[in-house]
Amino acid sequence: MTGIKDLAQHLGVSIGTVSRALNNKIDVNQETRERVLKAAQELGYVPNQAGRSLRQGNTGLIGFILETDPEGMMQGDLFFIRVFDGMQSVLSEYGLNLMVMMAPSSEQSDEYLKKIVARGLADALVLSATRRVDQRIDFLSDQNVPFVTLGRSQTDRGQPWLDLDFEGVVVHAIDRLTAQGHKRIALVVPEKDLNYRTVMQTVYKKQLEKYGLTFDPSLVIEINPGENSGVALASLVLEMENRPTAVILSDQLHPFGLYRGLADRGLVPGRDLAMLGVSARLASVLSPNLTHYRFKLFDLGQRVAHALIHRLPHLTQEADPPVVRECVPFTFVEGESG
Amino acid sequence: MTGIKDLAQHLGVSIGTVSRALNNKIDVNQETRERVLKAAQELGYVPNQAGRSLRQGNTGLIGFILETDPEGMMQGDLFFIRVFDGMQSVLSEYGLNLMVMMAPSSEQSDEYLKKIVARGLADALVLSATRRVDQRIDFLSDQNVPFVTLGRSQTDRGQPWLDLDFEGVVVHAIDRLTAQGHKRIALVVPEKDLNYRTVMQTVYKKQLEKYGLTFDPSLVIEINPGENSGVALASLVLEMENRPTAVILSDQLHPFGLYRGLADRGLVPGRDLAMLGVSARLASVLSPNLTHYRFKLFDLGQRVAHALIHRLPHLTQEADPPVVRECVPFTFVEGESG
DNA sequence: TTGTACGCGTTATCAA
DNA sequence: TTGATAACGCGTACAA
Repeated sequence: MTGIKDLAQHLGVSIGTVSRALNNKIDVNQETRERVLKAAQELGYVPNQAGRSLRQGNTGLIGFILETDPEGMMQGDLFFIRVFDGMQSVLSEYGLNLMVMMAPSSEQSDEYLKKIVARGLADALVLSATRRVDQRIDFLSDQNVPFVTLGRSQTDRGQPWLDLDFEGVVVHAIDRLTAQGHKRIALVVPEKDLNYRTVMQTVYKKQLEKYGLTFDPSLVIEINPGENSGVALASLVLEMENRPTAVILSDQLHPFGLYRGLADRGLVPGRDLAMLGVSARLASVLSPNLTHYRFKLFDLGQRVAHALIHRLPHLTQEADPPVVRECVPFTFVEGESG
Repeated sequence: MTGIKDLAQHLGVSIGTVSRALNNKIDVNQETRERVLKAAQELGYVPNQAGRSLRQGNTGLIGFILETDPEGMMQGDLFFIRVFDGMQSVLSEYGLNLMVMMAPSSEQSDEYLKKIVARGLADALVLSATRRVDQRIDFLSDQNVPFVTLGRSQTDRGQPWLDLDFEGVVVHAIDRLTAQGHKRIALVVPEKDLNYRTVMQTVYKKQLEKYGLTFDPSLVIEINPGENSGVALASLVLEMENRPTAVILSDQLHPFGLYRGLADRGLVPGRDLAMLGVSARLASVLSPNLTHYRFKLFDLGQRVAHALIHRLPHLTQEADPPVVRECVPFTFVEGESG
């Protein structure tokens, strides 16, 4: 592992000169710069991150805190990797690297976050799975750590966020379903107190009112994410005393389970139960086609990255960097399921 | 952000004492140790990683190099997150953290790897998507970076690896299919020159011989991973002049696409085309049930982590640490698809 | 048992 | 334009 010292010795110049040459400082002779760059290339020199971090106080790493579900039912399996890809595509332009950290399910996730921050591992963080009231946001604000959340929260510390347009989804879904004559429309949300659950519930109620439909609490179904829950959902819905004729699903994997559950009973999505899905990757393999709302995840990742860049003053010479707060729009994909 | 200096000042002792107390050195007064630990807790002191790394030459981070497919068709969407979870569960016991790095699709992945290594970000690495001949293995060996590969390779530098028992799968699959009377059995493998492609092909040929079946190259189908390829697979297979009666699939998402493709033609998996899948999460939602080979991914992750720990001499006082090289076994899940 | 001082690799400041 | 040197936070050898 060649260090800057080796490089300097090899060239017969001082380490200061080498450092300046490599970091594009102005006050260095053109010829020496070229010699240094060439030698660095040849010897495969790459600056040690620890030394660099220690000196300049930043690491060039962006941490994404990924929380896994204790039961291993990651709602995000099909979601996050594409987002990561989008993020990295932007971060690369700024010489930054995305570092995904697995918040160990055993440890209290807030504790984990504290350690990551205090160790000074990352220059900025991305939080996901935002709760309605989210202590992590308070913590990061207090610590002055630049961060962006993927998902909104009622905990508002002026932080930038990006989110999916859940309101738009519910509005569109209920417009559509009522137009088709549905009067009993169920909404399926996660058990966990994630912020989008509240968002969807709120809009759901409002939309029902708009159409003069009475709100029935039993039609808001709280259930874990994952395909197996989707299967369970079938019995749950079909065995209700006054069962819904349509279901709005928020988890990506629920449609798969529900299709299966219906199939086992000889029922057909769309004909026997209307069904709308959200952000369902793999949706194209369902038959009959799933009517659903699609989000561009790669694009979302890119936006998250940009929002983050605005929070890193040493990278942008922006006088007054904007606080990005956006819901990314959906594409409605018409299918036969509802 | 409280540093060791603040802590020392706060307690009225020297930083040396604080450091010793925190790092469980023997030569420190019991009472002082307790005072230090208590104060550290209260002030929320966590050692800065850069300083620590620089001093002791390790970071406490394990890097997992995740390569995304240029087309965004991650074969691993459903695969890796569970593996990560398993890894972190073990690493936590050793005070290590998993750090997943996204190899940018734009950059040559070998270049990316070089940077990660030279920057000294991680104490050890995990490579995935091993190629039949894999330069990355040579590189890491030359650099003396501890690493484990997830997947075998013909590039053998004595590195530890873990892999899925693809041989076992193919052997079992062909035993089963021939017993059912199938004579034309197709094998679907990735286009990319991943090592397991070769493994499967080799065993496939051998197994055909065993049953006196002639090897037909057109029955080894090379196609990208992803659900859409699965759909394409339907036409591909069905329009062959002498079409197979059974298919062995290696990609997790292919079954979904193929089910769809068959459904569109009014065909039923198992009845019109026998079909065996590998490591298919979400398989439980397919109807008719998919016959497939299941792997315990969390468990796999744990094994990878242990294999890695053996490579970190400063953690284990093992005189002669074993080089782990294991294929993890599958569970056969009988379904109706073949 | 504790304090002092050095060095890890790098960048920044200042003097030459 | 360049070289010498301090400083970043930490752990440890050595002196007290």
